Amino acid sequence: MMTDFKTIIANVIAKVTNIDQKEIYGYIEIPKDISNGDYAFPCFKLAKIMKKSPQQIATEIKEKISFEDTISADKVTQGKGKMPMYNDENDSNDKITKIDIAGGYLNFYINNQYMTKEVLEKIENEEQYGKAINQKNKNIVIDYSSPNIAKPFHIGHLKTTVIGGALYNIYKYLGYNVTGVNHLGDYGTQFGKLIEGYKLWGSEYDLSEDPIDKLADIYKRINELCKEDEKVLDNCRENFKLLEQGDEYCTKLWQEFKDLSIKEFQKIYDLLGSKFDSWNGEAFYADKTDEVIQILQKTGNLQESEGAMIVDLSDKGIDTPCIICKTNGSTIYATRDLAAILYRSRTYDFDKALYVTSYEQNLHFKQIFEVAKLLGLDEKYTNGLEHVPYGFVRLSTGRMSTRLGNFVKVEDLLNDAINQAKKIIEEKNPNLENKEEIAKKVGIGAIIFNDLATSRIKDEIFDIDAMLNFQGETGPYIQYTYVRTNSVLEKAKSMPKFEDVDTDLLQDEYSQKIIKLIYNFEEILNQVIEKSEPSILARYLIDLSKAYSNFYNENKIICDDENLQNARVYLTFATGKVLKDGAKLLGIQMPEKM
RNA sequence: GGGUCAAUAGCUCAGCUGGAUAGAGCAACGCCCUUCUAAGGCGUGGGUCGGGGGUUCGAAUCCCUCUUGGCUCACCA
Repeated sequence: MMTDFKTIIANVIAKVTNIDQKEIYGYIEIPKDISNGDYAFPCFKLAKIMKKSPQQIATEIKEKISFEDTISADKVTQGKGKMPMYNDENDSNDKITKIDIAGGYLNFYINNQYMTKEVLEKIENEEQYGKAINQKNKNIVIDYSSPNIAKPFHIGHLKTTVIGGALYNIYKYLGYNVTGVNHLGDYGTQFGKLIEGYKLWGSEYDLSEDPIDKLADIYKRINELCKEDEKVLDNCRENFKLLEQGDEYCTKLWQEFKDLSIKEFQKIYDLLGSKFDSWNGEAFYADKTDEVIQILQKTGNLQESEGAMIVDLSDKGIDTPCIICKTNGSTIYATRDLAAILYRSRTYDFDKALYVTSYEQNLHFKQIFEVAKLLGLDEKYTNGLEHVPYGFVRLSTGRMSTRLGNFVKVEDLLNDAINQAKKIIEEKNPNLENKEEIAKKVGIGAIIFNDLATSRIKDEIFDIDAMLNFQGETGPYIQYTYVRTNSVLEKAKSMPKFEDVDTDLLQDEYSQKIIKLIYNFEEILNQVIEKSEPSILARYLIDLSKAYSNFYNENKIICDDENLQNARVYLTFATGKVLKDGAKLLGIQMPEKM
């Protein structure tokens, strides 16, 4: 773990004010403007309690701290060499160099030398930068991607795949035990519909080529027919019931649709680099729903209503009851999701189970998480359930819909992006080797980044031109910055050892900006999992890229001064490493050249 | 109508559990490649943080209300 400067400062202030350390810690903030120091303690809240002006309080705290002589700039270790060991975490000597008072704020300046050494030494010593070691026993299940069988993999499914994948990588990186589940939508009335459509028009289609497109077409047609004729819809529901009962004809068709679909999906997953530990979809839980029904019945939570079996949740503040069995006796997705919770708690003993889906399912998860509490599970499991909703991708013409047939396929989008990357390579770097492979990394990187860069809850209007613009805050920008670091290292020929780095030479504002960002990496990853928000990491990588681009532009790295070159080359190496590791966590591959 | 999420520069967004002059990118315009990859850097213009109340020493951030938009409200998933 990195030295936690915030805690050190909180301890110091707590000691001289006799206020709870945790409370102080909560007040400490990081100033936007670095000229106000590295950390700041606003004294306004204390002003009321102590009945003194904030400035007065700030002055008193500063004097006390100085009086106790816990701060000393003289002890700063200068120059080259290994970092001294500090055993006492509360020891603020050598870690804080200056305290200023500015308008009711107490501004703390930390020892840049100390931080620089710590950050750079860690880069040399750790295979994976910022990796925690204390989460070995925590189990995480992430349910993501989960596309519907026999439907095209369109850009609406991209977000869950990419967000879930990023969370998967980050949890794993931090040492958690992670299981990625692709909870395939391979069950339900939609298959009754598809089977009905196939019965009617199957002979018109040749499924040996582009099967998904054809199934999608059948699905679209049967939906239109269902709208016109209620009886057709009844037939569809009946087909699903037959499927559920193991009817041979229906099962055979279903299996065929499923096999064809997975083959198609796998193409996309290969491009995106998505991996799953389990492909147990809804159908897997079809024979496990009885237990759910029995438990709910036994505990008196199941009741009949309008011919269906439901769990009433009105006393939990949810007006809509959760349907467990339909009027015709067949189960519903909620029943299977509940069976999945039972199964996953037993199989994976999860501490957290995440569900990455669009926010249209908010109510559904609210319901089943509530019903899950009635299944007699340990609180550990019911508390660990977490829905991770994300916003819609809509076309400029409106919402995408498989039923209506207006959607953009992920495969087409990825190919567009790869072609765009190829075009730019031909323009900028026509002699590049492995153009194909690099275009793939850049094009796909751009698309992945686009889906991860903004808060996941916000809707997005699909804009192909914006996605294919590889300038500014984009995936290719991060890749380009990495390629630059690589290029510098190549030119430098030799990589200095940490011992040979004079950190005095990295005290300029551009170098320090980078050092501080790298110092924050660990914290950023923790924020990502705390909020299930990969965009925090995406933004961070942009910030780091910007900081390096500034540094690169302002400084000549390869130069006559050997010590200076060593220091700057080492910082370049450190930046590249964090950029590459960070991008990999988002699912973005780094080209070495582009 | 109930629930819920959102609204910040022309466009797309960031802004941590309230804090010091509201920040980026795109687009526009002007600079910077005989020097480590210009997919880059620097600069200029652009804002009543949807409206109105309230809490607070302090509000884009918290509370109330209104407006607009999304999603959702029992046998689809």
